[in-house]
Amino acid sequence: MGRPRTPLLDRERITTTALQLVDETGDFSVPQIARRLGAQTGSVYHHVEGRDGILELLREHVCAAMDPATLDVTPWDAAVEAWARSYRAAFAAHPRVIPLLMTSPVRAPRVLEQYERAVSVLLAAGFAPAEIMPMVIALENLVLGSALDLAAPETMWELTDSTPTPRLAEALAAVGDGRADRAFEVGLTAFLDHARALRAERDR
Amino acid sequence: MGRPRTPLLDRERITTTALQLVDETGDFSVPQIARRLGAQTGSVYHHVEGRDGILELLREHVCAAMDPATLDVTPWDAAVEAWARSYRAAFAAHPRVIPLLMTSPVRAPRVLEQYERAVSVLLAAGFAPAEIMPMVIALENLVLGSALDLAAPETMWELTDSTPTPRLAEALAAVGDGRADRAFEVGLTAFLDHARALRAERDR
DNA sequence: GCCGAAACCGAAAGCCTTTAGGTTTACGGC
DNA sequence: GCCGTAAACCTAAAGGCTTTCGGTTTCGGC
Repeated sequence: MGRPRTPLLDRERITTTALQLVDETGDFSVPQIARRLGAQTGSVYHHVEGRDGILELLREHVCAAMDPATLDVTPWDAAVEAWARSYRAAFAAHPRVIPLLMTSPVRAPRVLEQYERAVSVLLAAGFAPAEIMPMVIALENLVLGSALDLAAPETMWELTDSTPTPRLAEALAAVGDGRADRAFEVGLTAFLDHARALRAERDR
Repeated sequence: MGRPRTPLLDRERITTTALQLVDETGDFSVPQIARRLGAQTGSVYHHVEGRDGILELLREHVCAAMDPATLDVTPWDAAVEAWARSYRAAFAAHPRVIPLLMTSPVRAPRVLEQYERAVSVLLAAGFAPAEIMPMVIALENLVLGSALDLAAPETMWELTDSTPTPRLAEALAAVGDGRADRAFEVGLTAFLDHARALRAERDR
């Protein structure tokens, strides 16, 4: 006991272990992390601000995979599209963290920065300040919602014999795998078309 | 002790108490429900299939507020719009249940029925079976995502001085309250326009 | 060489979910 | 009216979780 000669824990190891657990089981707990790293539960609290602190570390870690350069693309609609795809790809790699993050406020500086730049792009494109947040939020719902679908198994709708749903079953069978991806494409295309139309209307 | 002269618990009382707790605190626990109803924790398990059973009861209860008649409206796009609004209104009344339900499969017959009918409407409208689920999922993401925003407090983005985000702050200030509602309108309009365009393209 | 800070252990409080067995009440058949 | 069975509740307990606190050992700067 006492201080070990080589440290067992640090923020990075805690983060990656938590992410492993979430990828595997859809959740994590502090004791689980400690066991995987060969330490006691309490020791983790010396490196991290409680369970919520680990959540915020997870957000930063996942969002680090986003490509900030996407927002430099021109014109503005290409930038928004590239950003949305980059955003989704980052969370698609770890879809099961989404439910854990969706209810807690975003504090991670790197993420806030990206939102700042996304707002800037839309402002520069000529949208009114008051219509920008609804657009950003709609886009975020689209990205996170469809990334979340990747985590949902085949059986998101548990069809039972007691309530026959033949057409739902047919539609599910017809789309097969990749339904989450197609839902994203549908939503993204719809969003971009709508945004471009709004923008064009403003010029008239 | 022993069986009480008038029952303390039943599925309905358990459901409404759980919903109260979720509305107030964003979560519920079995002991909390039992305390509010003047019973012991274990007794709840005689009426309900564990915590997950209560979750499914909550889904049914909330979805019961949806208006099934919306899907009888003609034409198809008006039906889809009315359904989406009814769907959102039901969850907007209890937005904090959404995170609890989003990861568990839908078993509630009444909900499955509505999906069955929504699929039927889109089939009758002439969409190809393979493109229907992506549309339904995109719509569902839109509805639940924007209803979830209602539960998120003002401070969904926790702006700090350490990472300045003036334009994000400006955009947030410009939109004020009701940003979730506007995001829903943006997304819904975009979705409907896109769906109508898809449909028209098919006729050409 | 010393001393404070860092890193871990051990233990504990207080919450949660779920199960199991015991006790009292209600009800239907005779 | 009587009796057995099922329903509804209680008590108790196992096992997990989050978080805090004090103790012990090691490291690094002076």
